Amino acid sequence: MGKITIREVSRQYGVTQDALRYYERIGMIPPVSRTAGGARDYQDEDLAWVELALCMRSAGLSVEAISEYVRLARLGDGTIKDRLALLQGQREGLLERQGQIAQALERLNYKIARYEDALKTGVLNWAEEENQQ
Amino acid sequence: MGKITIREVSRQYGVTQDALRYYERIGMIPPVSRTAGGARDYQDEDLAWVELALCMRSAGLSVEAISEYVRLARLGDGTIKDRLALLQGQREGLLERQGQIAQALERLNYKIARYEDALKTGVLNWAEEENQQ
DNA sequence: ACTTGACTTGGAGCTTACTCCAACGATTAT
DNA sequence: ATAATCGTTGGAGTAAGCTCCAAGTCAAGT
Repeated sequence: MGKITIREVSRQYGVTQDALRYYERIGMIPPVSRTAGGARDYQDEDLAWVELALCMRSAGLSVEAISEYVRLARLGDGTIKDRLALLQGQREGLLERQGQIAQALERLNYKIARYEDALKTGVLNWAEEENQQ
Repeated sequence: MGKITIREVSRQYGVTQDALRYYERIGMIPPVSRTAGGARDYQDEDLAWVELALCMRSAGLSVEAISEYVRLARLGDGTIKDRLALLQGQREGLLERQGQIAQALERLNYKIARYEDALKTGVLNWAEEENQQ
């Protein structure tokens, strides 16, 4: 039978086994299915939770926020409003984050262009602290 | 005379005085100008560094990366190539980050729309683990 | 039966980025 | 002059998010 071990999940998603166990322990993903012997055997549903958690984590959501969402989801339909509020709050955070990254990228691009020019022409025609805007 | 204290900088940029001192101590900003008595008195140049550091930090650059850039900048023109490489590397990181956030936002928006619909219609017509894509 | 290898838990340890003192020095207000 | 206020440093403490063990269990191969 096609048992999906923690090793395979770790390899496939590029996350350590320790991290996967940690995520489960703190509730960032719900309890994973087990074999008779007690070893984790990830089902599609478990993998979906792992994927969701990793996606949100990589975007910068806190472990706490994701855990809270999972906790609410496991409580059932009565928590829809709470979940919606949580997700909206997290979206706000991501949008803000997005703006901050865009700003930093603008600045980085400006500096990079300057440095590239300096290397090409061999001329440094600006002061170090020159930060546009 | 218009002395700019750490208190004012803290207030203006929304960062604690402790953090400002910390940033200076570890070299994320160069040493700040001082009064005769030894108190910090931020000049325009100092403020430009503070602003740059905060912008980059808020986008997620590590304290170490910013410190390294500042260290190189203080070493003078011989470090242009290194600085360019550093900035390009950091830009790569930010672009990746941007993509991850975009992905998470897509997913969040999808879920949010579903929840809003469920609240409006009073009908839950999807499974919890339904994660599109 | 026994070694090998992958898995388990619980808990300690580590890294990053601050944050919070304590003890002291300098400026300002009375 | 002296108290209050604001600043200083050095170092310890904290929170988040893993990461790394140790000690044990389980399943497969010889």
